[in-house]
Amino acid sequence: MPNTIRKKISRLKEGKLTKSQQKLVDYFETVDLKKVIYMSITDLAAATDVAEATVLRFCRSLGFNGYQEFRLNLAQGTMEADDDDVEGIGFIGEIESMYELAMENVRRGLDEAQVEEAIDMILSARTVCCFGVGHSYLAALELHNRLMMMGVVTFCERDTHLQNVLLASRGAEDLMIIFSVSGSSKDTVEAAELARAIGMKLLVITCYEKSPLSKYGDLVLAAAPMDSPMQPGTMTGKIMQLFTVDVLCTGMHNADRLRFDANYAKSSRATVGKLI
Amino acid sequence: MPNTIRKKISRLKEGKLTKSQQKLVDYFETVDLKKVIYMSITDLAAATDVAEATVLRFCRSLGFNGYQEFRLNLAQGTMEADDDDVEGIGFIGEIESMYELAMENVRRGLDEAQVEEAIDMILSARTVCCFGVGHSYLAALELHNRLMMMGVVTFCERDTHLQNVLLASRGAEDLMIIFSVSGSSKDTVEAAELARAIGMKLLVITCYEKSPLSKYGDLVLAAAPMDSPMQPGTMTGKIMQLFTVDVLCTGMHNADRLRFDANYAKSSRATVGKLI
DNA sequence: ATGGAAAATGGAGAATTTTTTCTTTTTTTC
DNA sequence: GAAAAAAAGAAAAAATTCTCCATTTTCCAT
Repeated sequence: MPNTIRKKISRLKEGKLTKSQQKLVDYFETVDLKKVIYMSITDLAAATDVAEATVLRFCRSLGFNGYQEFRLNLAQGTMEADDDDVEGIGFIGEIESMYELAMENVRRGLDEAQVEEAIDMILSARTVCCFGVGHSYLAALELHNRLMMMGVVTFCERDTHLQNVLLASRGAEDLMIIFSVSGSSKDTVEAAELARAIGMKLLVITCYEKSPLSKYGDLVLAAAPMDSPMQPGTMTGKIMQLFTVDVLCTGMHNADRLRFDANYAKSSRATVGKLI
Repeated sequence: MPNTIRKKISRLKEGKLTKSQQKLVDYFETVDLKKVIYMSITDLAAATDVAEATVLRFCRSLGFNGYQEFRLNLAQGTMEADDDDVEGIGFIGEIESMYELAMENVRRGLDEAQVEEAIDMILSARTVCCFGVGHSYLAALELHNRLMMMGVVTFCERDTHLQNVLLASRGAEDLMIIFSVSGSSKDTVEAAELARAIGMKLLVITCYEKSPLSKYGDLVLAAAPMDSPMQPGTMTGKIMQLFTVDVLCTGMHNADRLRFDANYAKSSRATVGKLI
């Protein structure tokens, strides 16, 4: 929570503070600012042992018109009073809030029961095959890596010929996890059909609950639909997929901490070349 | 900006709304909530043409003690009044805020001049080679895909033998982009040394400015260090890398919209199989 | 339809909070 | 150490929020 009032205060501190300004600053630094929000100017004056007028003057010296404005900006964590300090790359904030929106939609789309069911499917599978075509390969690969770190027997094959080789020896005890943002690309649907034919369990991770792919899945994890239509290959879709992977793997990890902590630790050491 | 008051209001809407409640809800839906924050209960009553007491009752029906509490929660975007509605998967919020922290650190670490310089390096390169070992392969692949969508000649090779084959015909006009969270893994450092020997330009994307890898880079994009030490293979590091990729590519896109919009459109059509 | 009970709304004024103004105290400077 | 300047406090004024009660509207049963 980047709070710009802190910045204002530290800027003020660069000059000399008067006795009562010091009292106020001290108070803000020792007390949770969230508490201050709910205090009236009278309360705050009493708590810091200065006059109400002094508190008001302090707010003004910070650049606000009055106590209310100060208090509201404290609550917002952002400044409206003056915005002469926009910093960093112009569009970076937009990307950030897009990611946040993506995550929010995943959160809205998933529910605990589904996630638990998905985790059960993974834990009870003999082997897991992570599939994703094109831009969705990223998420498939990430899931594969994460599962591998937890000691799950997992495959992630890009080459369609080798995919068939892989599937040739799969069966009812194995699980296929397919990623597809749109849930309608030809290749993924074919893979799903194949999984069905073989008798594999199928978990579909998508952003559209009503996609063609969804009807093949034994379980479908779908994010809530975004307000605006998603262009293929956008980062938003990938963040949604990766976030889902993270939720799933964190959930798995929580389900059996003892076992997975050990595996994770071993994997972490392994990535820096220490195998034993 | 996930605002929980919206949630409260929509829950209220499920029941029947009275005439003045409807007026208020309408007003909140048409007007920027940021503006409402700075209105007194008197202003709001006047704007919605209801009595002050009615506004107060509305706030109370939303679960707040009074107008101030309502207004402050509107500003905060979070609820303090009652938190009996924690919903969804227990740990999902923690993952979300971790991602947000990751993005914040990237934003703090990058500055506009660096990003522009990186974009220049990409645009002026004959070809680009995206490298990432282990968990960093994900970001390398994503950058490769994005650049490809913009029509840049790019490579992303995982196999170390083929990497050497690729590098054999690179030279001073080519650019290598290396991803490494820690910036200290043996393989990446070797790749950087090789790039240097060949005379390639080198862009390093890492999370530790002072890493061994950094000293090889013509330009180093480093996120601000996280508060807690990062375990290898964590999602945080990957999100930081992917976010950086997105910032870079969005920046490129903005730099020459006309050209990249066209390429992107073609690429999007291509991903659904329409080549012409 | 219509009377009546319950719910919703508005208005006036009381209570609280915020702001202004003026006085007193403290600090600074010569 | 005294005068000027700055800061802080006290109290009154203004504004805002809240309470209470009268009025209107809605809804249901007759």
